[in-house]
Amino acid sequence: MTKADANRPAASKAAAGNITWQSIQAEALRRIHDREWAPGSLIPHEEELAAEFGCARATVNRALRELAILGMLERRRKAGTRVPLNPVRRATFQIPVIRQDVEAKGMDYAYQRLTLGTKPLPAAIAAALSLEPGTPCLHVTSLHMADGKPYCQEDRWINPAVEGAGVQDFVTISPNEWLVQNIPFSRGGIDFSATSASPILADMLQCKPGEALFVMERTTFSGDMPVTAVRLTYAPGHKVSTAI
Amino acid sequence: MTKADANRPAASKAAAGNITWQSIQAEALRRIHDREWAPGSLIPHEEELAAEFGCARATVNRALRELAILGMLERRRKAGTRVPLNPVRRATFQIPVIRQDVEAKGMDYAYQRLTLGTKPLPAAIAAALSLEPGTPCLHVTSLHMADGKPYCQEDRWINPAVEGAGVQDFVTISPNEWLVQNIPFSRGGIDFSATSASPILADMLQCKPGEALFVMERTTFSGDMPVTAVRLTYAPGHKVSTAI
DNA sequence: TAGTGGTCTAGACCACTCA
DNA sequence: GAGTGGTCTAGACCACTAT
Repeated sequence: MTKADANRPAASKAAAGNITWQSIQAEALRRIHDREWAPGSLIPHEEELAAEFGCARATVNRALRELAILGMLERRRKAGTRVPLNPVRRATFQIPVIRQDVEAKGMDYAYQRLTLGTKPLPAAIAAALSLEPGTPCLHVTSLHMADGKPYCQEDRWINPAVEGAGVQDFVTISPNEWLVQNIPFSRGGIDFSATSASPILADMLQCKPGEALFVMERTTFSGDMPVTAVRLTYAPGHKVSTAI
Repeated sequence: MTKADANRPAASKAAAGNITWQSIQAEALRRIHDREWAPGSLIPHEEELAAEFGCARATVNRALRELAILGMLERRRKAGTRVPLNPVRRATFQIPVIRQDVEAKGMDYAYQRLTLGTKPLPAAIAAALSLEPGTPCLHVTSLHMADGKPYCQEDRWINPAVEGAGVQDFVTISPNEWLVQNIPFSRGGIDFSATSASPILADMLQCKPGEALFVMERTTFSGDMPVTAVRLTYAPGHKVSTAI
């Protein structure tokens, strides 16, 4: 009976009385929902809960730790675990390669490079990348198409120090995809915003000038090295969805 | 030597040779970055890594499990752990109460209810909430202000079955805040998009008609019960930021 | 200073899946 | 059928912080 029943159905079958960290998490969520654990109040210690559920403290710990990461609990040593009064929920969303994004929607993907050149880096982008303004950088603009219609316009600056970038012409492979495959697993920031279509953008995205467009801007670093800054401007109607 | 050295500096001091799951994770990330573990290739088993790092398998497991959640590794039983070729990265962002959002930016928050009434639910929103179209629902519109200027307009439908919602006039507390405090920890979906300012919105947000505005739409459920659908339209220039 | 969460270990069993 | 990840246990030490 000591150690004979690990690895229960694990959230697949909601079977009888098996104790998994998922089941403890679910029960904790229920108590929070039902206000058995009221907002602002402390909940029992891990040890207490472990005794109640008849499991090891580590199992309780894992269940509650994940809830804390999601913002549904606040944990502090010595202070205990509390249900926050004003929970700051966290949601996650996926950042796919554009081609996969399009194909996942069941549409045909196509890509078209527009311009390629080396230009001095504009100040705003230099700041975001921690590079000197005016540094010569690769500048690529391109268009991603879905079912033959414009899907999103890509305006990208690439640090020329990025290995292999200088010899790419980005005609057959988009900088988006090339970078993901060659400089993967980078860190950076993402901003979402809205912008009005300039005449030039409107022409590229086949929409009306002034129309509201969804914009995603990313800066990317590989370790400490700035890699790229990109601005993706989507055709009208684009949405980014996530679940919480 | 058996069990004498748990709980190392734990990512605070990057001390000498202590083994923590963070240090293993960092080393794994380095190997991925430096392509010692190449995209598409298998990495060593947990047991092997545990032997290499001189720690328990569980410690390796925790380090790699988190990387898998972040999309930097793909793990499958029997198949092993692989560096994905086309990583689908995941980012998380926070969803604060609007008041906190404003105050976090160092601005003064104010709130103003605009309209309150009970109306039949429009079809689009009914569908999102899994309610019958035409169901009488609370409809509240309000305006959130930052430093005296419009920050975001809130257009919200509330399921009348939500306890206590019917007796609220939402004059002193915004539905946003009231719901967070009274129906916390709910599930739902979030959409980000862009829209052009209608004349009415432009008037409320003190911007030009047609200007591009950032929109966040959320649907919220508490357990199985639909709670609310809200559309937040932000004044021009709003950004949602996150790090990856 | 004492209480609480954070983490590690060593061992074990199981679920999943590839071959 | 066999190999790999997923999880649980029981015990332990430590870091952090409220008091």
